[in-house]
Amino acid sequence: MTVTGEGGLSIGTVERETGLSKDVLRVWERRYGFPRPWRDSSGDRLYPPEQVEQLRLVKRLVDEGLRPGRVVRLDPEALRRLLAEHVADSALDGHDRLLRLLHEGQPQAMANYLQHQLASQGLQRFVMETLVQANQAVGVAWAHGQISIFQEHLYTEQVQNVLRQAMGSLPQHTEAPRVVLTTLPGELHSLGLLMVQTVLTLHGAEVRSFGTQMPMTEIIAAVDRHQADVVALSFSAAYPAPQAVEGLSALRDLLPASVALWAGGAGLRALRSPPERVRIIDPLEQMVESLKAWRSEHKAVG
Amino acid sequence: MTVTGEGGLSIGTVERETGLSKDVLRVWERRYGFPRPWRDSSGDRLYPPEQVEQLRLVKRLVDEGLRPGRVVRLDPEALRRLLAEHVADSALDGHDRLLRLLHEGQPQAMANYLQHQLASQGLQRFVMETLVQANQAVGVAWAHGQISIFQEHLYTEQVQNVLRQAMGSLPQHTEAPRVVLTTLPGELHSLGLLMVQTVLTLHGAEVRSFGTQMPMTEIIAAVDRHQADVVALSFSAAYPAPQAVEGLSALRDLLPASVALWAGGAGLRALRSPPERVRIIDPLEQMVESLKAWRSEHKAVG
DNA sequence: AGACATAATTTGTCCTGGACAAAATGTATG
DNA sequence: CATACATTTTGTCCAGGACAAATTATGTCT
Repeated sequence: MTVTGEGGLSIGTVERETGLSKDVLRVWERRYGFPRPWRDSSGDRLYPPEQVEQLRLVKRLVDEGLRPGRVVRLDPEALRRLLAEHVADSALDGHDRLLRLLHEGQPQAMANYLQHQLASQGLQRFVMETLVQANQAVGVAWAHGQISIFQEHLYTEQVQNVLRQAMGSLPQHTEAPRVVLTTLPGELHSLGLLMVQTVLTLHGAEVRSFGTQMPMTEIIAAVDRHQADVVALSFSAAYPAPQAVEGLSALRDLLPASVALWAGGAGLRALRSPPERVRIIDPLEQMVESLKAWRSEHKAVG
Repeated sequence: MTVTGEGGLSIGTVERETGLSKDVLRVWERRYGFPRPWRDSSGDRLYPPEQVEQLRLVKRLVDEGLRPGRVVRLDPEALRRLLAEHVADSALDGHDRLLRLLHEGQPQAMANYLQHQLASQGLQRFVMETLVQANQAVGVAWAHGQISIFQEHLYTEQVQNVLRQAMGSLPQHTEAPRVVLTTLPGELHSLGLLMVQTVLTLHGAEVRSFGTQMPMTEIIAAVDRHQADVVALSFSAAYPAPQAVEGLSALRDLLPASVALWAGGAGLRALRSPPERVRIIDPLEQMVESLKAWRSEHKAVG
């Protein structure tokens, strides 16, 4: 079975560690000559940790939009140089404090900082402006290689704590519409979800959040059981756009016509042709408009 | 690329939806004759939704310990019957209330119920007893087919809210040891993590939680950066035991000898031979003992 | 009979090398 | 300068074989 022995990682482990599928790992090796894993006694690939690290760099660049053929063969140094160049430098100003705390690894101080921002700005502005910008700043810093994955994880945890705590002390409206909120399988970024939940709850909608990674049939079942009016899905930048389109149109076909389908997040930004009868909500502000629109459309009926 | 068209799902989509790898899907088809997907115009498999649903049932049974060869060919009815029989009925008593609320789909009522339990029992007992039992009850109900995935998701969300909120109002000790808390890639169950975090924080340890799915090299980096004394990993029942062993020993090799490695969770229960120099913490209560043991071992030095 | 070593079976993962369609890029034409 | 068409790039999928770890069955010895 899967073995990760003697200083090398099996292809399955590398798939989990890097997020690159086995097929991609093999086809890159075949086409570009990298990665170039060792083989164990029975011919199975064994990836040395350095190559796994390098694969992570390549993945960053590919996620940034560069083409694999151009970057796979490069050495780590060149990769890092590219990474530093090829990323928008904007918008990490004003978050020096946050990034410094992140870099120093002070979760408690970060939580305090976030709490302070929240208190001084109010929940709405905190989510719509501060967090949106902070997320971007963290993303950019990560693309620059200034912070690593574990620091991003730490950031996510702190924000999650702050948001969930803030939502706990929100008045419990139960106005229409009732929104089922989740992500499709493969999408495990939960921050966007929480931010949407906060905004919707602030505006009196009845949100039922199911966390990340709901199989489509389960979404259908949940909509039915909860008598939902709207399904809202979140897609992070890491989610492949074609997969998102595919998922959305499949879901649209399965959902009752009376149920609205909203989709948002950075993963849909570079979308050429959004599926029919799916509302794309790109800046978070549009969420409020969509809510208003839905309500005025359903006023006569309700 | 991946296509999920005309009422059938591509093999990649089914992999994401069911958690069964492409290899497993193909080899089951070859060996047992099920699933039996259609083919699209270019020969690619197209799985009808019913078969995907049936695959989910099979997966439940396999996760329960039954052998694939015995259950893959069975029809849905037989599968459900098996599911009802072959699962320990214990321990869903005392949580009728919770399960009923879950079944009725009343997240707010669930949150209230949990909050009430928490208030009347205190955080420690709430986590160690109520939540442990409730988790089990939910798991069993799920295995029985009494609740579906989306309801389990809903439960997780509510518990998460309650716990994160409760932890926010905890005194902020900074005693040793400093514990890095996370899961390996592939393990995305976050409840166990939160419960451990709560217990450790309650006992004055300095927890740095990184959420789920940290690549191993990132764990190493985090330990180094945070000057951690202990790495604690959580494994849910869904995590393949061999993979856990593999991950633990690989990590043990990469970690400095001075850093302790603790592992717990249902995923390690059926473990034949735990790796060397890894502390297995099975009932959550042992966490407290481990903490005490660590402290007395390091008293002289500190 | 029961413990234990050994053989047979089951099962998940990995292999190669080919194929194809969607996306991205380049090129010609209005 | 935009739009239609050709070309390249790239991710995913296929077949069918192989193997080792895990599990179960079988035989042997005490």
